[in-house]
Amino acid sequence: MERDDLGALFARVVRRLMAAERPLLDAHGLTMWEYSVLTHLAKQPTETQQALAQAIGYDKSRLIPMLDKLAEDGLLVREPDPANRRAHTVRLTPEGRTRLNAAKTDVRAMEEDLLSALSPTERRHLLAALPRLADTD
Amino acid sequence: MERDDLGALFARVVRRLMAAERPLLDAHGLTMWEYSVLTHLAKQPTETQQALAQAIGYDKSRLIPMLDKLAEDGLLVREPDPANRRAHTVRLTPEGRTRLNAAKTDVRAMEEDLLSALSPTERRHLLAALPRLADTD
DNA sequence: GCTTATCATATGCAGATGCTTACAATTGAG
DNA sequence: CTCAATTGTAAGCATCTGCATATGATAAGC
Repeated sequence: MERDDLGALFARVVRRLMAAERPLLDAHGLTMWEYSVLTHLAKQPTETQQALAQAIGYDKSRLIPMLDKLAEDGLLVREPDPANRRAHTVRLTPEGRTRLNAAKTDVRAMEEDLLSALSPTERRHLLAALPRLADTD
Repeated sequence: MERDDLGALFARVVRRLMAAERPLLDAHGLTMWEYSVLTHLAKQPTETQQALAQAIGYDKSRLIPMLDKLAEDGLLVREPDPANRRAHTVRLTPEGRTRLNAAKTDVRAMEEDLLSALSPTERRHLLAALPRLADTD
């Protein structure tokens, strides 16, 4: 066995990232999933709730109470979609954006620290390769 | 936000890897965790159960019934440690090694397929970088 | 207009997970 | 010798996860 399985390697990296990230997000009063929702909304401003669940890979029925909580905290708003009265669009509030950016600053600093183990070339190649490995082509 | 968070990127890769790997392991009658145990035993032949749990990042109390099942299937044996009568050493049987190798062949083929999205240079850098990102230095 | 599909929402369930406590056998330290 | 720590094992618990089903409102196809 000349090297570890990719699955094992990637899983260890994810574990390490999550362990480092959790306390940072805690300090901003966010869970991983909440952070994931806010991040996605920052990229994709108006989005139906179902599409949001799909995009972040979260169960749509469990997303509801999470959005309830985030709305209650004033980080996002749900608005009736004028074009489709069944659907609600979800949008970040300015406070949501602020909170997200504050958390993201900390997360990015942690990531930089982790990436410092790599040479500039390796780092560049890693960041180029990851999105292609992540997406089903 | 110039790029996605590392956590999000790595998590997506892991999901994709797991989705591709699960049916392969299913075909060999193994779960991910069982595969992980067998893989570790192939590298580290004789190991105390606690050390094994620690090494693969699995809960030690939940490891017991899993080892029971793998032993029942004839893939490994638990033997009293002559040096410490509290401890049991765990060892792959020839059948365990055969089953692991069969599964690993399939897993490696799947990984090759996934890595084919990368250039040879990217691939080389990725494989060099991953272990360094995975281990707490 | 009637029927079917879609969306947000609520609820339940079976299994996984991380964590904790307990206990008997055994070891090691003082 | 005595006491604390370690090992394997069992059991419990709160939470998370994926999955399924139901329902009311609305939209879209025929």
